[in-house]
Amino acid sequence: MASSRTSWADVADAEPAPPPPVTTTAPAAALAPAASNGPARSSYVPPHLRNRSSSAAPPPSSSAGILSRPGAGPSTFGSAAGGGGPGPGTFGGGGRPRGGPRSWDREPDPFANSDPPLPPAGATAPDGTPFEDHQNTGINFDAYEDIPVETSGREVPPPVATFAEIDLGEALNENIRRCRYVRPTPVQRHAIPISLAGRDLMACAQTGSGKTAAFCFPIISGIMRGPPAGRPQRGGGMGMRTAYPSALILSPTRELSMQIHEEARKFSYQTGVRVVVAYGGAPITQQLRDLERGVDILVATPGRLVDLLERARVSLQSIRYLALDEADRMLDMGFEPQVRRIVEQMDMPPPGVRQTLLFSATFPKEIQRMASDFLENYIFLAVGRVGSSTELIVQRIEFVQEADKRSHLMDLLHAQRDTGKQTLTLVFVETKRGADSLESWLCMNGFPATSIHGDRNQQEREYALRSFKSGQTPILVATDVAARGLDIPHVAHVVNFDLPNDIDDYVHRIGRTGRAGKSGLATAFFNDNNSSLAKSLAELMQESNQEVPAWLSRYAARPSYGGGGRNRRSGGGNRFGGRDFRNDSSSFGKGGSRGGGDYYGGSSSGGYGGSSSYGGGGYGGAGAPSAWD
DNA sequence: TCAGTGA
Repeated sequence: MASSRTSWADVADAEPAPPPPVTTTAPAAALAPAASNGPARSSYVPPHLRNRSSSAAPPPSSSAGILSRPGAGPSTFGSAAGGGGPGPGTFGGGGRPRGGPRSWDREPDPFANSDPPLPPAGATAPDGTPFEDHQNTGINFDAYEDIPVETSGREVPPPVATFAEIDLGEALNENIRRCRYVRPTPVQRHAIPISLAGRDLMACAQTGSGKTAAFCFPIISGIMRGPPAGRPQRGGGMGMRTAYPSALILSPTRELSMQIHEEARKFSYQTGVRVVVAYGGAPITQQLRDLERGVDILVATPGRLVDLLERARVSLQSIRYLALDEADRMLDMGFEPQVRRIVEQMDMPPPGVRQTLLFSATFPKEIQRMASDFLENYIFLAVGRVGSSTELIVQRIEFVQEADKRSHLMDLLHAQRDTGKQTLTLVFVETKRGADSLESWLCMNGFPATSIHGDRNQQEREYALRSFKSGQTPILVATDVAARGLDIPHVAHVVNFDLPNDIDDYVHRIGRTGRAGKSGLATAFFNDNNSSLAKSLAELMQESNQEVPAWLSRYAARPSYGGGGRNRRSGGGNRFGGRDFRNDSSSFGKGGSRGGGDYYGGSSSGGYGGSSSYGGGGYGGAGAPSAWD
């Protein structure tokens, strides 16, 4: 992926991995990191980067995909594939010697993070905690134990307690070790056995609870032990240069796809499984080259994938695994037509033939109903209170009129600055214009800020994210493009400068903090414009043991004058669709035609009131410590 | 309405 000066945590994570081939061949010229092509505001050098003469910081202009597998020259893929070989496109890895180290000894080490200089000993992360505390091993796994779990569907495979119990294969186990994952998170404990059993899955788990690994591990493992490759049907071939991935992972934003790709590459290291990412806004040529060199797992955003499909550079006929991350978003109004086109109107095998895995932290019932079109005899899994947030995130709601928002934000930032701690603050706004204007206003007022939104070009977006993660620009103003999935360690404070219209978006936004078992703070500015959100907001806060201001309760009690339309989700108790819609007597989705009723009754472990079948009951302080998304 | 996703 884009070589990035990633987060501090990433640096820490990379440390123990195989002796990083630290090629610190930085010419002195590369030292002025920000000076070359990047956006102007870059003369500021964060403390931990100062006085480092040997840093190999890449020019910030480095575009996506520049990490072009150095030295992976004409590998066995290139020749096998391009050489006018047998049938149409064997790029899927047809003749690839899987697992043979032979073709892989030049695979770049995804655990090596050569660009960010290692912090000096005793360095501290922006929140002031020592580096060592930011490793995954520092997570309080015990807090996971009491998480409520609900499963429903037929013959649900039992969960596992350790990675060792699962036969993922030696290479994958080694990568898990390299990632320092000691024990599976709750969603992983349940989802991995289900997926390995070949079952379709709809999984809800809190933000940052390890969902990416939960769907990546079974996919990688399945590809490794599966048939040699997606051998396209004879005659079904699209052309010499068509790629035939075995797995497709879709996500709603480019940056999230990049992140999934980076993680999947770590998990796939030296397994022979090739992961390629494709998203818009970046030159397509590098992505095409990557595809030509062979792809088993394709991570993509919908728009670019449609482009590739139209060009016949990708065929989905060999797909064995389909995963939708942020699945509820992928199936909502904006994305649904495109996703339906990809999944239903191209050459992808139908449900029951392929395996389909849907993951999100939120899953409204109406979306569940729609999603069942993509699934067959699936298992519904809910880990933690679905759609709720961690109790580790302290939520504050303040009544602030529109006109006062800026000065109020300034107060917050000053207070934070006065603590002396260096922290990252993520500020969400409603519109792209609003993001631009707030960013420049902050900068004018002495707070180094940058912004990310859909009107910025991809280089600017990636640069902004890197600059934020590195602490160079400790304030990031963002639209909802940054609301979901992005794992940005050390975000201590999320400010909802403008509240979203949808409570689910709020859940995802505040989920950018309070990760890795650490606490986080989320402050929201509420005023009359947000009255339609009052009820769901108050309920959410109550569920997460937050203090609900009296004035907000009064708002919530008011009959919402908009007709109350948009946010009701499922009314009553479980607003967030924490239960399988198939168990809802009032829900007649497609499930009806599949048997409905007791057909699915199987092994539901009951509602949230009671204890779960695994892990014991009660919520008591059991907010899901988050480690990864 | 807004946000996101291809040129």
